[in-house]
Amino acid sequence: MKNIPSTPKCQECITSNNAIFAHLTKDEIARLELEKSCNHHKRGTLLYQEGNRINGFYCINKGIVKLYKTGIEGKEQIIKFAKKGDVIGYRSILSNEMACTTAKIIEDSTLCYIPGEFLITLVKTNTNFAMELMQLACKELKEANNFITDIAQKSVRERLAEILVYLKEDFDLDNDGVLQISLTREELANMVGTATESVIRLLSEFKGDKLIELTGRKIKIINLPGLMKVGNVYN
Amino acid sequence: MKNIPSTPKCQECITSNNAIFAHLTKDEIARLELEKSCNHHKRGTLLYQEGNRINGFYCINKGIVKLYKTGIEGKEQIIKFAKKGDVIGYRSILSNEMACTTAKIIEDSTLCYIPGEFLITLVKTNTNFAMELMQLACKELKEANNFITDIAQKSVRERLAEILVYLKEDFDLDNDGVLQISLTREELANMVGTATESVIRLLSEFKGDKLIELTGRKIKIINLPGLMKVGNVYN
DNA sequence: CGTGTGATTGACGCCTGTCAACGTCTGTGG
DNA sequence: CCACAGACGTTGACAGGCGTCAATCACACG
Repeated sequence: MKNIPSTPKCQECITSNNAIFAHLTKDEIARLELEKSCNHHKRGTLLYQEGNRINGFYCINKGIVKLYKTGIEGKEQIIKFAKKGDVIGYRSILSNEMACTTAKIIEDSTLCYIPGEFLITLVKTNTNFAMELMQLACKELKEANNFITDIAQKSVRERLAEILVYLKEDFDLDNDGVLQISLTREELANMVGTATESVIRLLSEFKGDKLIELTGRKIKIINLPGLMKVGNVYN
Repeated sequence: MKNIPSTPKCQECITSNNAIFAHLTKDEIARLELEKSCNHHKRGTLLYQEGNRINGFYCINKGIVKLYKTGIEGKEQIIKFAKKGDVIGYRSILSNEMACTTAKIIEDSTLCYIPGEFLITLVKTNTNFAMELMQLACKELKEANNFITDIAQKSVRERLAEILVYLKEDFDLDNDGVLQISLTREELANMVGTATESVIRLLSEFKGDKLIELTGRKIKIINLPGLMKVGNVYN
């Protein structure tokens, strides 16, 4: 973690990526610029750990952060991959609780750190911002409930197909149709809630069914409707 | 659903059950009294359904409400049992979205209905209330994430034991040590995310292991530490 | 070139879902 | 008061999905 010369401007983030700060006044944005500190983080870095106190939250300008909980015998359950425009860690600040997930950089990132007190100040002085933040929490809550239903009712095969569809929506494909997020088989397994070997076997089946193509960690999606059907995804 | 003569006073709820309205001013409470309408609901009634718009939220004065999502082939996944002091439906109001769960009365209930506009008004005019509500959403989010981890990593046996422990915490035991919530085996299965038959078999095993006693739907907990151990519950 | 991490494949078996049959209880209507 | 329907609970048989263990391969890195 090192301070960088080219700190991103908040206003740019707000207009391009980020919804949460959309309703700040000019003054508040100026204040935000002063309060925040922006850093690069290398792949593999732990931002914060489950059970530790954090005193601020992060706004992702670039890169990917993996949020996970540690379950029985150290097995990780991935809650979400956060990307450009996402804010993470705000829950702990608002609730004044320890972090309930661990945040690990899985793709070199540029993150802005904003002190918790300033978040509280914003919530208390700008009701539009408070609404926006509340809606974010509610959105995550809705998604969590959907995930609970899926994980409780769907087979591993269905869940894996579904996750691939969601990853495609969240991280999109490059020009070759390859998922723009590079995950180990183990990470895929830790999202789906299964064993690494099962993911490997199922991916290879999907490949046999001409739904995807595999080259190392690159996953090329060649039949999205087919994947959605296998995963019982209806949007 | 019928209007009742003895509408509960908000102030009583606030002092005894309910955290969410704790920071309202006297004036706001008076306004709340005017805005709300209170009704009895019989067991089996549907309050609202997943996918429908709701224009207000409910505050539970008495009774139990089951919140569930409907998954593949109509199988229900229970998200939560709401009881005295809980508020439900606020997420849809804040996000201005359709309900993402169905709410069904499973124990005769007294509920206060509060129009959505008033919730928004409160959020926008009372920042303490906004904070409180945000913390509620964050709390539910944390619990949802914990549930995801459990359901993804634990066996059905562990999950069932865990659910019994949680039900004990939430609904407590009567003088005979019996869980104060009466659920069908199917409802237990729909919480745990398994088949009804599996619940029956496992409950009967727990009985054999002297963890619980069974009399119809009554579940008497006779070895809580044992249950916690089986469920890998550490608090 | 050795070491370590991740990917793959095969063998094996248990947990758990499914199907089917039957028992139990409750409320309703005759 | 009895018969019946319908919902719920229970038990058994069975198969297969998926987790676990172990061995091997592939690849990157110091």
